[in-house]
Amino acid sequence: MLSFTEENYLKALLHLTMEIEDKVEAGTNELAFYLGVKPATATDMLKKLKEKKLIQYEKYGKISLSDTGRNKAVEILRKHRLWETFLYEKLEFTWDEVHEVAEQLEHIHSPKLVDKLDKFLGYPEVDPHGDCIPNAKGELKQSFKKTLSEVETGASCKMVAVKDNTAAFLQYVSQLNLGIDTPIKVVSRQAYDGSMEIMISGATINVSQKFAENILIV
Amino acid sequence: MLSFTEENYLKALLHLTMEIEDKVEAGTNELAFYLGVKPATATDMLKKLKEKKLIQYEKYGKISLSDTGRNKAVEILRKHRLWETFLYEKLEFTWDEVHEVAEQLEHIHSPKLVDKLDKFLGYPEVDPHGDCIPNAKGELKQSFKKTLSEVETGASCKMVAVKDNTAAFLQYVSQLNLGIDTPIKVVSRQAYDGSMEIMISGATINVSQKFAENILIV
DNA sequence: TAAAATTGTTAGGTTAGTCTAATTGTTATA
DNA sequence: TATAACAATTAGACTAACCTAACAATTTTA
Repeated sequence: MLSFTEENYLKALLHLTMEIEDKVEAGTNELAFYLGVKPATATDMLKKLKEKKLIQYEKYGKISLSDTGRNKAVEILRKHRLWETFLYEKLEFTWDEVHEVAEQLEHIHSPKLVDKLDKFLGYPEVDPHGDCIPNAKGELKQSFKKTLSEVETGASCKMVAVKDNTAAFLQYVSQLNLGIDTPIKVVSRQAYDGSMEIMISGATINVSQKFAENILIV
Repeated sequence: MLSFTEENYLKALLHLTMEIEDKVEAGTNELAFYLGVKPATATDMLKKLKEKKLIQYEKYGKISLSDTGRNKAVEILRKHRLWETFLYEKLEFTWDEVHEVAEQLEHIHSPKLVDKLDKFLGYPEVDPHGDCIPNAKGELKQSFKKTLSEVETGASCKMVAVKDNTAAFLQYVSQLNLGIDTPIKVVSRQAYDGSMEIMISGATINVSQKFAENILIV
């Protein structure tokens, strides 16, 4: 049985290696920063996770999930996204509120609970943020999405998900009347700082490059 | 913010003091046995809970919950019973499966979650075991329990607690494979000395009246 | 390619929650 | 009421997860 902390390390590794296509490794500092701990702490845990055969790792080397480790991590991701869906669809939580509570709920362990919840929700395929929910077999449709910042000037697209899940970001997104499936047109760009003018349901607004890098589109 | 462990101690104290009418105090050994830890461990935690003003307690004395402590404990009980109801009514769990999962879910902290869950379930008053669910104000209808000796011959019940907390008695109870939530059927009685035959998970055994008077049931 | 910057590890310390063994209070009983 | 039985506490140790400070390895860059 894994501890909450061990689960969080595995989840972090999955996240870090899923972010970019073909990326399968992460570094100690990167992992530590993501989890909000010191690198020394991460090193200790990495030894433990290696001991348990959940990761591949050599001293001073890069880290990657083993098959077992990846399966565990995907299972946690599945729980996280199912709970988010539950909170959003059944309990009237808003978009930006679900993540924090799901961070706690994802650690409840009961295989029956997960399956029954999945059934109760009608076997959803995506969570409220547009991210794919891994199925009961642990299969996760990997969709490497482009970000708004990669869209050509003049082109149109549709928001499908967000990369950043912090409440601050999500609230900003909501404020702009942006949500899953909202059409976006890139009107113009500033070469100076990468900021861009975008059109959302008729209104033109200006957003930073940082913002655009966290909006995933199709 | 209380840790899971601190919450479990408060919940245990509420349980122990709710068991019997007018009982408001518990002992260190009793508490430790209930939680499955050693008395020394309980002593450490009692100091901490006293420091935080969650209990009334003096060295070598009895323990009782402070108002704050009781409120916290009732809130946990509320969450526990609401989750049990959710699992039973919405996710098709059986009555004997809900407890274990609710033990985990009761520690999720999000006031909004509790209120929304309560609303989603239609503000239920009792959980799947027939126990009262405290309302949002923390009001709990007290129901006092009967002893095994009061159960009619032929009837079935479920052990919910013990009245006697001596090691000898508790060891005897364990030996019989009796524990919290164990179903018991009263098969027959001797008018001569009040001893009774009871059935526990298929096996029929004979117990004295004294024994039966110390098993609390529902 | 040597020095500087970065990345990662080790050593030693802290806290929460647990344990065992020894000891001290309290209660019951002979 | 003295003592045996029981209940509770203290002392000292362990593990998991974290920290800081010092050091070692690797990578970058001048």
